[in-house]
Amino acid sequence: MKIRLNPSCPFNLNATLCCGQAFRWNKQGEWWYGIVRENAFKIRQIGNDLEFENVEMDFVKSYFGLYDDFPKILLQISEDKHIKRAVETFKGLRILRQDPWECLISYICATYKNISAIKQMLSNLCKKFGDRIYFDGYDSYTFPTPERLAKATTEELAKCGLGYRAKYISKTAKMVYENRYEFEGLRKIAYEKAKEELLNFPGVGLKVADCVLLFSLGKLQAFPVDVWIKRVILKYYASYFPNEFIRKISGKKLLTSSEYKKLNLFGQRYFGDYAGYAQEYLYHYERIKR
DNA sequence: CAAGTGCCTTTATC
DNA sequence: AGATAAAGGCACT
Repeated sequence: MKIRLNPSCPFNLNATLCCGQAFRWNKQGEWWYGIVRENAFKIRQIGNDLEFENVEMDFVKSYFGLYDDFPKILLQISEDKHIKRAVETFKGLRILRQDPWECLISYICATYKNISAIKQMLSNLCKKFGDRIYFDGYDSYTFPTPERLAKATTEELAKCGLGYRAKYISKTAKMVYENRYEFEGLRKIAYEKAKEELLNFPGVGLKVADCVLLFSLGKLQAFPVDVWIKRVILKYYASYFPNEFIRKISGKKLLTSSEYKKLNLFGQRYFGDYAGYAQEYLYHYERIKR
């Protein structure tokens, strides 16, 4: 199947899958292979044509953020030359709508890790606890269900390279499994409320909650602040904060929760309702240009 | 090549 | 409130 993209509403598949928001996509030749819930499929972009196999058109549009009003989003976030430069470089990068369960576990794993290590951990986890699916000449694995992870021992989880995160994954999986937790409910409630609820899961702090809200629940105002975004703010946006505050967070590696909230709120106020989009462009640009 | 640093942080403790 | 330490292990320099 094929979607003919409207040139006035750009989409960039490579940037979308390379920017570090999702960790389980593999490129083979010009096709990207992915698996979402129980479904393995492939997709490629040739100019303005988006081709895919083994997946519904509506799912593709939803998963890749093609229902977002992209021109409006770009207009709203383009506040200055820094963000404009990032947008120009990766124009068409979209915020995905990942599966919330997979996204939650992925970002608990992602704390204090680099992207290649995160990919490795999640690949191990899926190989060990997911189901193998053969599609188009390749084996891929489903993301383990809450039940599978809830029933795994912490030691088994740790063997996947999760380290001290294993106990958080185990506890969170048990909470989700035992309460038959439904993430869909979070879509309907406001950003702040949904964030509060996510913070109840072990291993989920402000940053992880923001990532899950942005990358799986469509809360596009979420503005996750990690070390890269902190660097971006120190470099380009320091003038929007008191000198004393900038000096303080420059001197140390970790942000306290109140410091996180200040940077987070700045992002949301400065970039507006689609701050999450701005975050991902700035994040990707800052990482790539090194 | 060894050793050090950094990694899309959270939690526990004081 | 805010500072500090601890918690895998791997990739990169």
